[in-house]
Amino acid sequence: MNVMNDSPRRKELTRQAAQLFVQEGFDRTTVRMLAQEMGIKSGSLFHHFRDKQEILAAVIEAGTQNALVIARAALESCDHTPEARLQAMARAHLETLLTDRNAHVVALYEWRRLDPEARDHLSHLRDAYEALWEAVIDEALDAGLIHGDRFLVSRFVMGALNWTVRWYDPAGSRSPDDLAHELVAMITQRPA
Amino acid sequence: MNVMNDSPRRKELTRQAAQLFVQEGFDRTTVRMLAQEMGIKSGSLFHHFRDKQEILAAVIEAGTQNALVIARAALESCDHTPEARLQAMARAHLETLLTDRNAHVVALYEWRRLDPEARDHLSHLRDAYEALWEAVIDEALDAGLIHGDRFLVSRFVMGALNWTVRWYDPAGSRSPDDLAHELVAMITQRPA
DNA sequence: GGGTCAACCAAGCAAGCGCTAGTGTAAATC
DNA sequence: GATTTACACTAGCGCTTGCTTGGTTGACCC
Repeated sequence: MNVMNDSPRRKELTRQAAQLFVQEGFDRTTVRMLAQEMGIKSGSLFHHFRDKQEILAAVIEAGTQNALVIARAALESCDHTPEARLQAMARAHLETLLTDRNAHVVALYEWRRLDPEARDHLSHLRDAYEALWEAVIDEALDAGLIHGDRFLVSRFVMGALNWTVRWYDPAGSRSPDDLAHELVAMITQRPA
Repeated sequence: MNVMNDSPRRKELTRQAAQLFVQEGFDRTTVRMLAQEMGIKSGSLFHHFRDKQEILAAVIEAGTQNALVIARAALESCDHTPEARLQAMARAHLETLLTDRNAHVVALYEWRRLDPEARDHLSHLRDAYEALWEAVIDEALDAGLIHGDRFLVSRFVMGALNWTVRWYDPAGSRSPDDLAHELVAMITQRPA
């Protein structure tokens, strides 16, 4: 069995697993269901992943890595004003949630199903992402663009954004850009 | 077997089930674990609940009913200014999350495990609760206390509040009242 | 003191679970 | 031409799952 490689084959299998995990939840998704979705038999699955847990970890890792890359790119290519950076982060966050929705829903809902080692490894990745947010919020606070407790503001903002996976309809009339605008307007109290 | 009674015994069993569902997740919680926590054998459990699903529904129903009662009481006993009402709702929401934490964590995380009939019934309850929120936010918008899209603002606020179950530590230095203050200040842009 | 009833129990069934063992095979590597 | 590697297969082991069955207990009631 292949342990922790990242072949294209494994990447694709991981993507398919994410979809099933969203539909059914991790615990309800059986290795037989996963295998069928992948077009192989359940035994063959363990050639690519050590066990079921490792599939979950792979799904979450892929999603978080992606979010980091997109957020960093967004911050590098936007204006250096606190407001522009705030908005760029919000839009990047929503775009990731949109394009890579399955992986993020799994990360949000199934985090607790990770075993301790995987959770430890992945929480470092997540911390790196949240650090980006906190830096941007710090700048906005220092510039007087927003006010309040640093810790609380960042939690409130992340909560508002992450909650979007529960109600946001990509096929609806609002773009991620609209949402980012509206959120920044709400907390900076400027017209949308 | 007793179907859908609400004896004190069943209430207590429901409370204990909520705790286990939070600790382990619904799918991982077996009827044998539930029975042990309740101090009975697994067979006896089906005297009180038709099946495992019904226990989940009972947990979520209890939590939502409670939230509704507390929110209505808070709205009735506070000043009638939009700001006071906004703050009363936020504090009530956080207090419910605090005092009845288990039931609400289950409602947030395990909603999708409900079967369609239970989900339909409970979503009416939830809608009633969310309607309270939207009314209060409407008043704040009309009074010019906050600005923006009615739908988006209410989703953002509920997201920020519900997300607190992920990080809020009741034993820490911040009270629900502090959090409510800070949130209202953030969206109305007045000093906390 | 016979009848009722909620509450509980021991035992176990049928189904499904994650995972393993051992094998086949086509392509890549030596 | 021989060996290795990557990927897939079949078959099934050992265990757990939600739930059922058939019966017991003790408090209360007329």
